[in-house]
Amino acid sequence: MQLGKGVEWTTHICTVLALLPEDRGISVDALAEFFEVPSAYLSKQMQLLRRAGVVRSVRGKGGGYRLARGVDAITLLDIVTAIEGPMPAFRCTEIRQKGPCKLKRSDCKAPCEVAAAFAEAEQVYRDALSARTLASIMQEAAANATPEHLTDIAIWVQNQIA
Amino acid sequence: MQLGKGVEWTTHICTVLALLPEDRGISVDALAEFFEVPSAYLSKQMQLLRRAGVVRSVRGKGGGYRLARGVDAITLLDIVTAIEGPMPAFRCTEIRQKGPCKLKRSDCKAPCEVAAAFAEAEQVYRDALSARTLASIMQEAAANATPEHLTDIAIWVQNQIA
DNA sequence: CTTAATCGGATATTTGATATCCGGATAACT
DNA sequence: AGTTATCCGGATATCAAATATCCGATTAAG
Repeated sequence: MQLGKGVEWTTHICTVLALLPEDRGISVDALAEFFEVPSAYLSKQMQLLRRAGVVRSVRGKGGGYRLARGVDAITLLDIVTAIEGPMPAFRCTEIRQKGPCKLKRSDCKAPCEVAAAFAEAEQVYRDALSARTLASIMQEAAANATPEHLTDIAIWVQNQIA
Repeated sequence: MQLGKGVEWTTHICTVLALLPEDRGISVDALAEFFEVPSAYLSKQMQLLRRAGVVRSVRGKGGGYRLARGVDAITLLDIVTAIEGPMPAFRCTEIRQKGPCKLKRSDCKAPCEVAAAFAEAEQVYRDALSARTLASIMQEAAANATPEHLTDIAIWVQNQIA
């Protein structure tokens, strides 16, 4: 029951991309350096984000990644689904249709009660994730951070697009 | 982001153990046969349930597993925690302390806002799981099942303790 | 034409989940 | 006392997924 590292990486990265001016991008190498994560692997994660429509990419010299929409319109669920895929955590293998007391397929019109219970809990989890936008997280972070740290990051971002 | 098969197996098994008379147990081999799952591996999962206090075991001939308490006092969270462990799904590696704009340890008294947001969502998930007892699931299952199926299972359980 | 950058496929490495086996302990039954 | 059934724990094997790297193709800027 674990989320991949890509979820942590890309969430933090999105908070950095949010500081970019419109129509500017940052390269994967720069982002990887910013958090000291492996560049080639991060590239894969960013591609997943792109396919999910969370970020956009521009190829060629001067290209890079930027957010596809505003921080108010990007939720943690968007990122988790992009990286981890849409699969539910609980995998129902229909074991009620196995063994000496197995149910017939025809008696399984209703979903397995065990699977349904887990699915409901996961839906609550997803709802909680989709209630947290990038904007809300950045607001919290800005409130907790020192002014020096915020300017450090702003300067770094400016240097990337220079 | 996946739960192990043991979660599905043991949840279903608990609903079977709930049908046992007091002070009677069912062997791992019998339970494995009931759901057509590998006996040796299931044994490991049952040991996890036992260490978590969800079930009790009796060794030796005539021994086996039974629930440690009533179905009202066993939740899905008890089972998931027993099998999957207490670790959170989101793993914070403190990448805010990495790279050219890293934070000093002394500036990290407050938890990382990203990690905190995921932790909150997971808490909501756990709350949902702990709100579902074995009793409630068995009640739903009984309401949906045919009378024949319920008696099939009851007969099988009786045969095990005969 | 060179340089910088993403894209996608192929592949390697590492980790964790899944699964098996066996010797030891324990309890019931004969 | 001995046999059988059963859980317990450690060691180990197998398999799938996460993690990580590399490279050729593509694209765009200078």
